[in-house]
Amino acid sequence: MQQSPVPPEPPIYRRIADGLREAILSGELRDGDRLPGENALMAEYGIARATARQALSVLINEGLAVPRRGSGVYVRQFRPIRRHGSRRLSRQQWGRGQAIWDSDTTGRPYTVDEITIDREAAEEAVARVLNSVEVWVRRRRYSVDGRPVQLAVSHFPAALVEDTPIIGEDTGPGGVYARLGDLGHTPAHFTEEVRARMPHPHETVQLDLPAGTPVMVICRIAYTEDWVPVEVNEMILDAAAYVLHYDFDS
Amino acid sequence: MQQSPVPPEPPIYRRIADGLREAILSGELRDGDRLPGENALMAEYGIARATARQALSVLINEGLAVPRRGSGVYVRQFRPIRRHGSRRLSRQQWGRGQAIWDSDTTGRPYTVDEITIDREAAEEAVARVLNSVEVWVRRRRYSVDGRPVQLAVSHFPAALVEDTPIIGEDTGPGGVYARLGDLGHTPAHFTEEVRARMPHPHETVQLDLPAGTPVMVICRIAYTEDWVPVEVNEMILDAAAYVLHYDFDS
DNA sequence: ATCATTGATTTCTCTAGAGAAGTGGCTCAC
DNA sequence: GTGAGCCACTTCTCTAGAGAAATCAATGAT
Repeated sequence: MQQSPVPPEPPIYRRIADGLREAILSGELRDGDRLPGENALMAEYGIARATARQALSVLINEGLAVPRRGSGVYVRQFRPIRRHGSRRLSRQQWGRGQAIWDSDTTGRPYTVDEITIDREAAEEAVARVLNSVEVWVRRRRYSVDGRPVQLAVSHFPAALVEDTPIIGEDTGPGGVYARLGDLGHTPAHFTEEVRARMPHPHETVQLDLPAGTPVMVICRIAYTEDWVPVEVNEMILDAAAYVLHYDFDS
Repeated sequence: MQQSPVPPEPPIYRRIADGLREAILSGELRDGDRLPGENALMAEYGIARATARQALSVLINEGLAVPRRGSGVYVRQFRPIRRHGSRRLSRQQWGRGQAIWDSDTTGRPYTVDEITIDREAAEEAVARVLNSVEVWVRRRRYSVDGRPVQLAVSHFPAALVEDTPIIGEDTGPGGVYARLGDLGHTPAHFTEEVRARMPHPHETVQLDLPAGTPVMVICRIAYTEDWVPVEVNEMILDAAAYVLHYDFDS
């Protein structure tokens, strides 16, 4: 009997967190519901305040709950925006594809809250891709329903866009891509690289993210028909707000 | 002087975390380096153990550091695998008898650790997409360099794959998609939906994820040339291990 | 009716201390 | 040398308590 296969039961704070998570995932507690706070857990389980906090912090760091100071801890809600990578440029056939995750396809309006446009020296990676040391940079923040959901930083080769509407705040109908077309550099090919990670502090601030929310990082490069790179666009998305959608044929 | 714009300085634990984060992101502390532990922080800043732990937990939950019990807290490393969305599934790949994943790992070999194949009643969303109440389900776990990096669950309409190699462990050269081709249901169109979130507990266990690592969830639907859905594949990826790559034309 | 104040409730920050449990290096016996 | 045992060090779990700061509802004065 050397090795009793004792499954060492998890610590209290974890058992409490597991119970609450179960209640959330099963739908017993729903979007926006209040869950038992520090005091309630202390009383119910006879534990110290720090232990109760630890249990709650598990759920908060998992993105399942959001604390509101002075008020309570609430179940987090998730109603994503669907972002189509290739939909807009593809043929009708994609219309037949079905979606797994529900989301508002009804185009909720975007607003641009903040925008800055500057001429800068390109970071190394951007300079390499664009073959240009000097770039114009458009930084902007997008909001939906008054909530910030995306940061975007677009880089253009300086020589290409100098003295064009692309370096103005209002780029006119069709946006930047239409203006690139006016210049004879219509984007025709795109590559997107997608990663996910926890946000950096400035991203947390700018997107007003609660703890436990990852961000998706999309780096898109736009090329002309002749594979001349004309834009590098890095986007930071609130992962709780988005579902990315890509279509392709074999 | 009604409103002194006092920027209330952040709490101690946060200032400490900010300092350490800076050291990590600037490269002063590098992959695998050990960072000052609880005792060191207590001594250096004259704080209580719980406060030192709180500072470290910030970095751990951000995925920047990994604790090793009894040893210390270390800088987390990030060396992603490139996963090619569209090019990967081109017919040349699996049409020639190559497994899909060969093009993924650029040299690094992947292995399938665990696999189960069962006939089940389909979940509601899957049943809706596949138009089939009964499905065969292939669940598997992939590892690279001995580390688990992905869980995948494929669903096939039961009527379609009954008594075929698709419900066997070894699906032969070209994998499942080549076998679907043998049946006259060659996959031709794909849609992928991508989300990111914090992992559920069983995902944390199966992928051996440290705290602070999000997962990417990819739901792929494969259709034949005539838009008959033949597979729903839900993949859970360790976000720290992957970069997704998509190409498309306008 | 409206506005200011108060007070109860809640989360947040931090102190001080203790024992459990895992790691890793060292010494000692063989 | 090699393995066993020991020991210092580390993170992990938890207790008990206190004051700060934000929220929210109710009360009271205007």
